[in-house]
Amino acid sequence: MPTAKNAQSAKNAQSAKNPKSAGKVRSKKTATVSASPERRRELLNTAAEVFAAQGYNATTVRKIADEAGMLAGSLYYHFDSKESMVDEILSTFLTELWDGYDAVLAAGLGPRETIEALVTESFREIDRHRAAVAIYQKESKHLAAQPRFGYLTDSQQKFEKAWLGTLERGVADGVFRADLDIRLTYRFVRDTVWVAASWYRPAGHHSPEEIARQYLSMVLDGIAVRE
Amino acid sequence: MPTAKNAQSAKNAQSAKNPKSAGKVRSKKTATVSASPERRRELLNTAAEVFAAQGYNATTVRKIADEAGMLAGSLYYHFDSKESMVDEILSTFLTELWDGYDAVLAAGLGPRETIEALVTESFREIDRHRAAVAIYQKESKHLAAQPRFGYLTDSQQKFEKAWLGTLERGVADGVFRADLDIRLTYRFVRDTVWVAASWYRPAGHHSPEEIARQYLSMVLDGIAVRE
DNA sequence: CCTGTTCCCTAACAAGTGTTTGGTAGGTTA
DNA sequence: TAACCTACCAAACACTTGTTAGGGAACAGG
Repeated sequence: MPTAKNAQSAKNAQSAKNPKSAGKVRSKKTATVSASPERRRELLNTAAEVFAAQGYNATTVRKIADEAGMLAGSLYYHFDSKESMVDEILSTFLTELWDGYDAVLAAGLGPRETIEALVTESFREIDRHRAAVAIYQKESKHLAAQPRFGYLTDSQQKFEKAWLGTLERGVADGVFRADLDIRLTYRFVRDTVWVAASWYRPAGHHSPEEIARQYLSMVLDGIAVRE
Repeated sequence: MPTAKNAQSAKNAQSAKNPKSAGKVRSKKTATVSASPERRRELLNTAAEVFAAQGYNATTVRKIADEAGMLAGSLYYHFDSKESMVDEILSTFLTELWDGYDAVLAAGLGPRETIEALVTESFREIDRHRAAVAIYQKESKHLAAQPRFGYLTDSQQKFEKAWLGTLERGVADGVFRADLDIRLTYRFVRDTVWVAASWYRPAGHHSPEEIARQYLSMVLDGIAVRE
């Protein structure tokens, strides 16, 4: 009897699954909803670390439990499946990401300033959600195939619309080069930013803002010396 | 260092393998080496496609066999493990990659021309080994932990030496900017090139050379309009 | 004391995993 | 014809996987 249908309906319309609304409401069956959202977040963090390090499919639920100092079955007191763990990790990350992005996009900046703000915000998110970003990078393609993770595809389209639109606006305004394939430029900028999550370590001697500054300098002005 | 021959002989030499096969004396008549290398390459191609699409761990040996129109056990006439399949895929790719890279590095070009040639060569390799590159991107980090895939680490170090060295030479020669963190620049260039394998499709309307040209234009001169 | 809740453990299950063993149809060679 | 080789199938084996059921220790409030 495969259960785990409940988590799906809750986040269908990207309704943020904030830990504050955990305890109550019609609890009906479900269960697996911890009373302490703190422990839940703690476990999700270790799960995210293992997922990011080993890959989702290569990560066994026993490994996560081991890392958390408990046994495999005990995890199911807090979560109702391995899938729901990665689901919550990714949806939490995307919710926060779009909080930041929407604020930038609503600020009414020019194209170049918007790109700069988006890149900076992206590196801040990488700093805060390194593991989640790494998981997103590696697994979103497979996961998006399942209807449960449809919000990944939605997010990706919204993402493309925001970035590509800003780039097009910049070309129209004459601040970005018009001799480049705009789609290629979009993928170029997008990838250069997000793959950084694969090597970024928060303990490094570069702050997210400093990395963003240098990346923007390279993307906007190039690495060659001007004559 | 990593050659296809290496991968093969290595598996006979250190045939320690997993402690799974308990009890039995491992007479191991070897075999599993097909007489027709054509069929072998054919199967490796379909395996690479599935690995690239689903991820290595998520790919079952039954799925590969299914895609090849045969049963799971039949694959073991050609290969002696799932691991050896991905091994051969990656080592073959890296061998060809370094054939190209070494030729470029031996040409005695200037820093800028070397970078241009390396980027162009990289996109040609992505064109030829799209699946292998995608697998390398996703799985090399986990696989490199196993001693069998030590050549992945070797290759990565050689890679860094070649690219970073060229960039440093360019800074010394005054053709690349000196105000950037050189390691950051290296990761920037490296990542921008190789993540392209995640979206590149050989049927696309851009040739590898054309993509390389535009990428180089962006990396070297930036996407902003000069005033 | 009893009762209930929280959080974990023990122990198992069924499905799926990579892999092995033995067999066999069809072609080639002697 | 008989022996042989290639390339596959059929069926299992040993093990791992995510998941579940039941129980129990610790602690709370009454």
